[in-house]
Amino acid sequence: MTSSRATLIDVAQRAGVSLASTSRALHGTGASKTMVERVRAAAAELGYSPDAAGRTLRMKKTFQVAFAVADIGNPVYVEMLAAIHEVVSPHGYRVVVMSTGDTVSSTVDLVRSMGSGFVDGLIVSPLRTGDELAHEIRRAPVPVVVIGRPFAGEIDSVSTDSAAGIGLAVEHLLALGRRRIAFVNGPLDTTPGAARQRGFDTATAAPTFSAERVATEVADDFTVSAGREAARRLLGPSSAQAEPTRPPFDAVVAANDLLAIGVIRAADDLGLSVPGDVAVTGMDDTELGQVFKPSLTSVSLGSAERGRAAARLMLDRVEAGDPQPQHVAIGPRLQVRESTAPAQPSTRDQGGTR
Amino acid sequence: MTSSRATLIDVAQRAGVSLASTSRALHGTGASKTMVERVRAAAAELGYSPDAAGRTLRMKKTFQVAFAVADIGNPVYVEMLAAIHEVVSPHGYRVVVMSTGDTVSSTVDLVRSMGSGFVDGLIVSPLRTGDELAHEIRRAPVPVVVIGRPFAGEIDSVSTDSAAGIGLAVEHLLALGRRRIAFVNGPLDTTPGAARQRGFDTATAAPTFSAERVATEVADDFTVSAGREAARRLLGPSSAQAEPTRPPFDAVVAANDLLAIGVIRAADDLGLSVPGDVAVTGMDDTELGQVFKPSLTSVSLGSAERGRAAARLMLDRVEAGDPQPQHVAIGPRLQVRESTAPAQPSTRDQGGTR
DNA sequence: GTGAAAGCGCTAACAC
DNA sequence: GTGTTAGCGCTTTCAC
Repeated sequence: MTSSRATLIDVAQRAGVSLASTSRALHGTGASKTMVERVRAAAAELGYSPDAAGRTLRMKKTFQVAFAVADIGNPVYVEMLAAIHEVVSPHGYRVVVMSTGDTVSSTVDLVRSMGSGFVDGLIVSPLRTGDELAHEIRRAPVPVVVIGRPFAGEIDSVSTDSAAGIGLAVEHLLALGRRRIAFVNGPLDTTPGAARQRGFDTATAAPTFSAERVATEVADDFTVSAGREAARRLLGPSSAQAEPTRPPFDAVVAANDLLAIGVIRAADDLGLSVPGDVAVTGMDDTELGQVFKPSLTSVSLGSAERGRAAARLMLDRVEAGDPQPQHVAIGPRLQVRESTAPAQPSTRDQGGTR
Repeated sequence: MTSSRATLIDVAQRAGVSLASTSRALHGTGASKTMVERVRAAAAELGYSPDAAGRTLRMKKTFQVAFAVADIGNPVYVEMLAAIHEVVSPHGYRVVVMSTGDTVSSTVDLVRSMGSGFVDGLIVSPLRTGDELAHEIRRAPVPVVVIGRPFAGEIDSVSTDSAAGIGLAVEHLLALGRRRIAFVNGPLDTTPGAARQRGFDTATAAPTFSAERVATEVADDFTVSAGREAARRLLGPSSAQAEPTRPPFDAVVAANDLLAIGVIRAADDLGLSVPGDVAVTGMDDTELGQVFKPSLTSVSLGSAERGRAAARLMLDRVEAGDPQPQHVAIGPRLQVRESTAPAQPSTRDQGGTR
């Protein structure tokens, strides 16, 4: 037994046949039964497994796809990753995790790095986008699927309508009789931040919209602690009062679940009950929100579905030819739970689907 | 401009120098200043980027490491992944995410697949282990670092002492005056399940240990819903009673944060307060537990630290020579929070470190 | 159905 | 300091 791994040549010699026949036999393409048997046996004896690099160099195919996001710790991206892995893995593809970085230029660099050809395709969900990025994606040497902003017509993409999703949340609160509605958003210069702000502004500007008071508070980040701070500013007493008074808002729409949980914690800090004093909605429908107490009413953006859709688009591109750029849209869905339960009735809503 | 990507040969021709000089110039090894300039310019004009497959085939180096776990959705593994990525990425390595599957044999298959040489090393945290797996890891053609069970002396590994961690939790509850202590564990045939059970049994068998009542309830899985069901069995009235009575236990040690949150939800279902009626501890110190209400006292097993340590071990192996198998241990640390706050005093502990 | 041989893109001897 | 050349392991024409 040699010290290094066995190669195809070793197998060929062992089986006493040519290199070409060995390759064919192992792939089951145009080889006689006896040939296949002989080669299989030799391969098994040698513990042969084909070398990925040699194959890649020859076939120009890595059987790898990259998935890149800014923060792989974010539950939304974790769900996407799991979904992508689940879809491509049975087709023999591996998943390489990469980071887009926070900025457009770092994302451009990432796309540019595809030039080394270490993956067959890239699925990317950029936090920030721009024309340069779109340009770079179009000229990328491998297929790219974007999850997020729909680059209409030019680039494969999977989108959702988070703006409409915010609208769903606002409607829901209005239907519940809430009339003083605040929005806690994350940074406005991000793609999701901008879209969700647009959604809130549109919803509250509709002719049918009626509310006593409306406001937006921008948190420093899409995190629990940033949400908590933002909500303290929003819900706290305007002057230094010790007694808890009627809060300025009876409902808060948060731009994601993490912010929403921060809002609930802040309400708690201020002695306000949720949903009694303040109803709260989140977005992304994470497991975190589902198990939280009170469980969180949240707008699902179908993270797993988007991941699956992106993965399928990628497989289409990579396995099949070069179809027209495709665009898949996943609609937002409101999941009503405890954090917006009606104040009066004794019924307790929990985990329901609208 | 050719339709396909530019190769080193293209750059060499463009610069009017040899292939070897081009390669050297691009790597900055033994090339004159003018040569470097010429080659750099040519490469830039052609938009050249080196092909990963060619380089891998020649150097026998992929600049990739694999990270494999059973469930990439688990927050603990997500933290490890993020940490590993953070460590290896600056050294030019990519991270490939893989699945071990639930069983020993699927994990063996995973290790065996390293034979294709698509990564330079494997970091794996198996849910279930056995001698066959240890054997397979030892004969793997690439370095393997195991996070979890310490295969003493033979295999690079990063471990923690979750058994001792459970001991920390038991001690803490005892010090708080709790005397009827239950343990909610996950499946006992998993590595973590077995270790934590051992920890609980050891802690409650110590000569110094004094409690009125001790019990273990095994949940079907390490999840919130399984924890909730297990805790219902444990804390619920033995017969069909409507009135909430004194619960059979005043403290529950859970084998991880997810189970702990299930326990708290069950307590809530049964009208019991946490920590008033029942104190609850978790394990893994996840963000979920930190933002939960009440925030969760939890034993940190240093997921991120373990990920970092494993990544460094891997880099040592891959970059440097072949040192002795190394073993890194990360000690458990108790993080005391609201879910075990003393019943009487009005002080509210929150997020403190012991 | 089988074998011989070319060549994917790169790096590292080896000569000069 | 620079050029020539071999060869990593594989698939795939191309002849037979």
